[in-house]
Amino acid sequence: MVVHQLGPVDIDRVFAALADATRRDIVTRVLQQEASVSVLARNYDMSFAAVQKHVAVLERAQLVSKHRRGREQIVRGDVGTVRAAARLLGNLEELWRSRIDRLEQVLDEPSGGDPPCPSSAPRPTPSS
Amino acid sequence: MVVHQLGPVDIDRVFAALADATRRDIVTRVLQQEASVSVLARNYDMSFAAVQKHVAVLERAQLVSKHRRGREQIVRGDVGTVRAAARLLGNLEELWRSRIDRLEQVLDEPSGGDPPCPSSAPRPTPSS
DNA sequence: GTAACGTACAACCCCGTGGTTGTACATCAG
DNA sequence: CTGATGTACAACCACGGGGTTGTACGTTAC
Repeated sequence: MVVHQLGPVDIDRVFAALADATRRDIVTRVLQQEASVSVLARNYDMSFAAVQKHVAVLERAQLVSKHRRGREQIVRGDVGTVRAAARLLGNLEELWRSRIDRLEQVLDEPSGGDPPCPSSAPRPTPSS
Repeated sequence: MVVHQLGPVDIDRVFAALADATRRDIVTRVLQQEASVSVLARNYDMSFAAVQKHVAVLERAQLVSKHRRGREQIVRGDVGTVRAAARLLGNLEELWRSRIDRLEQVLDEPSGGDPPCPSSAPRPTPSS
C-alpha cells in the first residue's frame, strides 16, 4: 500500500478534470504506462500546447504526476486519486441503497403506527 | 433491476456536473429523498434561480430527473448514472492493476526470452 | 558549435458556467 | 376574485476552460 498523499484531493478539480474525453484518455494511457508529454501529444489532433494544458489540469487535480527525465517530462497516472473519486460515487450509491431500505421498512409495516416525520407533502388528496 | 436508460449517458456532462459541491450536495439529498426545487433551494445561500440552474445541469447529465406534481417540480436522483460513472473509474483502476501485473511478469522472468512489445523507450542506457 | 527536440509560458479568442435580477405564468389558499 | 407560492426564462456580468499561435529556454544529437 503505497499511499503517499501529498495534499487533500480537491474533488471539484478531480471531477472537472475527468469531464473531458482527451484528459480521460490521457489518464487511461499513463495509468497503464508512463509517457512524456510530447509522446502523449502525438496521439491527439491538437497542438502540443493544448495537450500540455490538459496535463497541467490533470496534475493540479493530482490525477497524474510529472517527473523530469533529461529534457523530457514524464507523466504518470495516480490511481489513488481515481480511487478517491470512485469512493465518493460509491458513497452516493450507498445512500441511495439506504433510502430503499427505509422504503421497504415502511412497506413491511402493513398498518403500522405513526410515521416519524410526515412533514413533506403527504398527498393532500385533491378534491377534484 | 430497473434500468430504463433513456439516452446514452454523456460522461462529459456527468463529471462536469459532479465538479461542483452544491450539485453534489443536491444529488446526495435527492438520492435519499426526492424534493421539490424550492425545498432544495432553501438549503443553500443563493437565489432560487441559481439552484434551478444547478438542477438543470444535473438533469442534462441525467443525474436527476424532474417530475411535475401540481405546481411543484419534484427532483429525484438517478443512481444508474452514478453507477455508470463509478464503473468508468473502476475500469481505470483495473487498467492500472493490469499494468502492475505486467511489471511483475517482467520481474518474474530473470532472463526470460523476448518481451512482446518493446516499442516504447526501452531505456537507451545513456553512455555517460 | 549548430540544429533539432522537448518543454514552458504568454497573449489571444470563443463559449460555457455560475451567479445575479427582473418578469411572466400556473397553481393553490382565502 | 385576490394574493401567495412555485416555477420558467431572459438578460446581464465576471470568470475560467479549451483551443490557437508565437516566442524563449534547456537538453540532446551530430
